Amino acid sequence: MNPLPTTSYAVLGLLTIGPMSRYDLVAFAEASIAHFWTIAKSQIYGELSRLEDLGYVKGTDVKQSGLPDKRIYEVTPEGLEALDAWLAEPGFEPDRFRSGVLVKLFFASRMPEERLTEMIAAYRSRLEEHTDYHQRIVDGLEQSPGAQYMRATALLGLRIHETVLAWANELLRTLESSPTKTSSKKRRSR
Amino acid sequence: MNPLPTTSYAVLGLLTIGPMSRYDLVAFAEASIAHFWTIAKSQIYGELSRLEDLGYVKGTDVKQSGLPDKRIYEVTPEGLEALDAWLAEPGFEPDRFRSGVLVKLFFASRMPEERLTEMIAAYRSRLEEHTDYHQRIVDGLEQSPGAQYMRATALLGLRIHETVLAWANELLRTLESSPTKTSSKKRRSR
DNA sequence: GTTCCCATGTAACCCGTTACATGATTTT
DNA sequence: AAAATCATGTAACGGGTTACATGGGAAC
Repeated sequence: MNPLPTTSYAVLGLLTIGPMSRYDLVAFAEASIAHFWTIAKSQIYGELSRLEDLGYVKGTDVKQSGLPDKRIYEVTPEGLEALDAWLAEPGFEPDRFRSGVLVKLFFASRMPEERLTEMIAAYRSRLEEHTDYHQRIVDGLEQSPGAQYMRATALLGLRIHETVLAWANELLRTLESSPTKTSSKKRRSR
Repeated sequence: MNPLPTTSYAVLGLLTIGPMSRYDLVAFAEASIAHFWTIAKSQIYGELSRLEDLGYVKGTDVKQSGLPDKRIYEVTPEGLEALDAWLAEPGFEPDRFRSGVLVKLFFASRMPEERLTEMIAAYRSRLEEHTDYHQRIVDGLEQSPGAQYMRATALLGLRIHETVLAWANELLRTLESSPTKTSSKKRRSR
C-alpha cells in the first residue's frame, strides 16, 4: 500500500493532543500548523474517513441538544504506532514556498511603477494583518506537552514573517524614493 | 472562460525574456523563479499547448542534426496583452509555505531526541547545499531588463533562506546542549 | 561500457481548493 | 432582521507531481 501523505499524519498527530470533532480539528489545525501545513476543511473529512478505514482512528457519534450531532475522533493504538513509525523515519519532504506576488514582481518591468508600488503596499498591509497571528499561536500552545517543539515551529513562522515584512518595507522605500514619473532629478552614472 | 492560473502567466512572462524551447524553459524556470514558483517539466508542456490554443504563444519547429527537433516558442501580441492585463490587476494569490520538517517537528515530543537531532541536522545540511543557489540566480539575472525586480525576488529568497538556516542552527544548539539521554541532572518541578 | 545531456512527450494519480448545501442557535 | 457560529457533509475541478518512455550523441 502507498505510504500515506503527510497530511494524514498531521491529522493523526493533532488527534494525539486530544480527541476532537472534525469541526474542532479544522479550527485547531488553523491555530497551530496552518502556517506551514494548511489542511482544507473538506480534506479533514476525507482524511478521517481514510484513517478510520485503516483503523488508525475511531469516531464516536455524540448527540447534542439544539446542535447537530458531532463525531468525536480519537487515535487508536494502531494509529499511534503508525504515527510513531512515520516520525521515526529519517526522511522529510522538501519545503515549498509559493508566492504569487513574487511572480508578478519578477515581471514588474512590464508594470506601471505606480501599480507596482500599490501592489507591494497591499502586500505589506496583508502581512501586517498577520503580525499577531504567530504570537497567538505561541500563546495557545503554552500548556501542551511537547510545547517546546511546537513553539519552535511557530518561532520559525514568526521569523519568516518578519523577514518578509522587512523585505517588503525595504522594497517600498526603494520604490517610493525612485524617480516615479518622468521627473528624474538624479541622473544615473554610466 | 476561467482565468488562467498563475503558472500560465509565469510561462508567458518567461517567454517575454526571449523565445525558448520547452527544454530551455524548464531550465530557465529552474534558475529563476523556481524558488518561489516551481513548475514541473511536464507542466510546461501542458501549459504551452494551452497557451498556443489561446493564441498567446506561437511555436515553431526547428530541425537539428544529430539532436531531436525542438520547438521554439515565442509570445504573440495577444499573449503580451494578456500578460500585461494580468500584471495590471491589483490582486495576487496569498503566499503559501509548506514544510514537512515542521510537521514532524511539531510532533517531535513523540520522537526519540536523537532522531530529532539527526533530522534537524539533515535539514540544515540540505539548506546549506542551497546556500549558493540564490546568489547564482542573482548573478544570472545581471543583464536582463527589469533585472532590479528580478533581483528583488532573489533577494527575498536569500533572506528567507538565511532566516531558516539561522533558526535551524539555533534549534540544533538547543538540542545538543539539552540532556540527551536518560541522564537528567535536573529534575522537573511538579 | 555506462552514464550524462539534449529533447521530446504521455499517463495517472491524488492532493488541495472552492463552491454548494443544510439548519438551528446565538449574537449584533 | 441579518449575520455569525456550530456542525455537518458532497461534488467537482484542475493543478502539480511522479513515473514511464524514447533515443541519439557526447563524455568519462
